[in-house]
Amino acid sequence: MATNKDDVDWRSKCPISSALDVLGDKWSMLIIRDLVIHGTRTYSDFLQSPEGISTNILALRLNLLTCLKLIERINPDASARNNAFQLTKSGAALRPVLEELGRWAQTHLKEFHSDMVKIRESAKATVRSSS
Amino acid sequence: MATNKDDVDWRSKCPISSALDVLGDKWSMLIIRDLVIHGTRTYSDFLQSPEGISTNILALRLNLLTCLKLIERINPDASARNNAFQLTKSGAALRPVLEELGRWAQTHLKEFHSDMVKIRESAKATVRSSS
DNA sequence: AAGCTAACTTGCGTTTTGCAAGTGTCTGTA
DNA sequence: TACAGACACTTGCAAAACGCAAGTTAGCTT
Repeated sequence: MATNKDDVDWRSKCPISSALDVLGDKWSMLIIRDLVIHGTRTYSDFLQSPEGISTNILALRLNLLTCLKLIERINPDASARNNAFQLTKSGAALRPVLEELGRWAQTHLKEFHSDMVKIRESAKATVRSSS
Repeated sequence: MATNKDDVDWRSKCPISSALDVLGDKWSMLIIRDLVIHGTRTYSDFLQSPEGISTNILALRLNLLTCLKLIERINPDASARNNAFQLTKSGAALRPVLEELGRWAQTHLKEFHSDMVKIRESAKATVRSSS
């Protein structure tokens, strides 16, 4: 997998293929998902997601997604410590893709993964008052 | 990667994660894309797509997608030879995901992949009269 | 200044991918 | 009905990606 924007291997001129050249792995979309759901997330926050990404892969993906301007640090001038990530406009524009994916999974993957959970349509990307 | 439905490693109960457990690799979505665009496709057709999937990976993915009932043979009773694949209803339901992905790539990946091609909205999934 | 902790990095074994070559079977042609 | 060629895979091996565990570094905190 590429580690910065210049190393991305664009397999063709097709937009769908190009999207997958960047996001077509097991983790990148889940990082975006976490940010769509929570708004901001620190390095350790990502590690605590139930899927269990490993630390080295997380670092690589955060770096690539940052290079591609899909995510960014909340405070670009501060140190990494407690400097959470958030979506850029480009990254936030992936929300419809995730919504379609989630909707699809709920109706078409039930048969194979019975204890999949239901998600209310359009979980809010901001702080919620109660769980 | 899993080779049949019982080997899929469901990382969590999240629908988005579950969708990616099945489709979150570099090739599965491109197989779906080819079928969304062309309607039907043989094994050799898939091999001729510009991205260049290799034969062993193609066979594995076709098998898994078939197990998951996203694709199927046109003629289930005939031999494999010239027995093309088509989308099931579940597979066809992925079209909105691909449309969103393509749309997103066109507007947000231009900067990094300048010769990406424009695709007319909603390419028809049936035979076209001319190239 | 000492310790704690968040954010990485490194090393190494395992898994997945990619390329090339091979196998088996159908199918048209003689 | 034998043969050639095409099509649909399968196999073997090298290269890349991933996953785990154990560092390392640099800000707080006291």
